[in-house]
Amino acid sequence: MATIRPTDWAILQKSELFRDIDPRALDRLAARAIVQTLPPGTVLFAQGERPDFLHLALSGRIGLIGHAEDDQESIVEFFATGDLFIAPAVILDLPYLLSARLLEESRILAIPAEEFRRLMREDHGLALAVAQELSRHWRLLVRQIKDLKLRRAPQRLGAYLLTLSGGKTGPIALPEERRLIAQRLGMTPESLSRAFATLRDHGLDGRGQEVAIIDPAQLQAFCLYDETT
Amino acid sequence: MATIRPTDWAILQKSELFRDIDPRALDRLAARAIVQTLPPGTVLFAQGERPDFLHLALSGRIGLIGHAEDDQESIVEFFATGDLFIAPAVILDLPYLLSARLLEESRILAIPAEEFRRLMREDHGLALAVAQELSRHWRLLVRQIKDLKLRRAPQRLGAYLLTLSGGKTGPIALPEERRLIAQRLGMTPESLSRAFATLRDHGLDGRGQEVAIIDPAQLQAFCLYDETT
DNA sequence: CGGTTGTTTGAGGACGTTCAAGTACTGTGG
DNA sequence: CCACAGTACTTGAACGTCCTCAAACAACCG
Repeated sequence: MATIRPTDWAILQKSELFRDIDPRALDRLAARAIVQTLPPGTVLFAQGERPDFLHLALSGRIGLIGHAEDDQESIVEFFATGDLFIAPAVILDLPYLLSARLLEESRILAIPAEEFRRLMREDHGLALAVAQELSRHWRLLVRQIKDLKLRRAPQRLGAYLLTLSGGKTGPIALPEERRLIAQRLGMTPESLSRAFATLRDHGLDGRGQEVAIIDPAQLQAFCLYDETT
Repeated sequence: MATIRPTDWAILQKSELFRDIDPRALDRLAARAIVQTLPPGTVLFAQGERPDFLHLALSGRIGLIGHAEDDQESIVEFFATGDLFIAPAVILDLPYLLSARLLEESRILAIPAEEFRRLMREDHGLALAVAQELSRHWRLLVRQIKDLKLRRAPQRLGAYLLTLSGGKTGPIALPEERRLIAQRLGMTPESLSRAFATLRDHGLDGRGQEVAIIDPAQLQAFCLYDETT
């Protein structure tokens, strides 16, 4: 448990979510919030639990993980600095459909769930911002579903790299270990490796940590990639 | 183009979205909205287009369809009476990621996009309701992603039928043609047919239009199904 | 009654997984 | 600085799942 630092405030005020909120409301919220720096591997909450807090990443990287009963698991999305995660469970006061695990040491803001719901009811700006934030997340998820249903493994990887790079030529810093990227893309690490190999014939270069897009147009053509795909 | 009928009003006032809205705001909104009864096959909007209207189903059934560039397509979700669809594109004023096509004759309410955005900014109750509606949709999508990544075809079908039935024993009315259900579940009609055949050994009965759950517990065990899975 | 459309069944093949081995990278202690 | 362990990544072979293609069957509708 710790207090909010000036650098934390900067992130909050800059975040999409709290930018238009009434400053006094933000003050009150901050007074009840908890900030913690937590080690990698920490599970913020687990699938099936009731939400006690709304979490927001002030730094670090977090993985949202879905579990099956046979202890298989899969990463649904990565989140990083400034991201708010799994607001829906908190808003609806329903059990989490996903678990959240820190992928590296992260600074986490935790807002009591009931407090957040009350603030949403009282502050119109916050309710609006939440609707917009959820809209963005909705689009992320829809993209992923289309990806899973309409693309094969190498094309999924290519599309993922193209969105990471913003369409530019040049080296790409992979945000995570390949093992985790494979899970996010819905394939095994072995398949990911083979997918990289396949893409070497289609405008991508590199193996290991160093990856670079040589020919974005060729890669886009191969992946059937466009803005709304 | 037509006016809103009393039966339409009943649906609107009962819907999650407009239940808590200021009545005068709803009046103004209704004054600018268009209601149309449209034949099956009608495309309300296509992937990539800019949203001009927010659509709400007053009756009928609608499929949300994702397209790949090689004219493959896949159904992401079905919607029916009372559902609001693809609010995120309207809220963010960004191109649609999906197309909407009527699966049967449907009565559609269309609210001008700019009007809806303005109303959200002015009416706190509406903004709140939208956040909650988006939260519910978010959970639908997350469930589907977990389904696609963690379950094989027969288990996906079983889980789908279990949610349709609410866990009860007895006959189930399939909401759509099998071809469409197959697309929603991310498989071919042939695979769907084989998945039904597989489930006949695991607590499900029937072929063709008549399907019934014989032994929910057995089916749940086979599908690794639970509330948060 | 034939035509059309939707569903089932079969055979073969592509894609991706699993299992197993080999290679490259990273950090630690000698 | 190097040897070494531990981990990540790659590669290969065998297998399983699901798709494709093709045909048979069923249901619906004129």
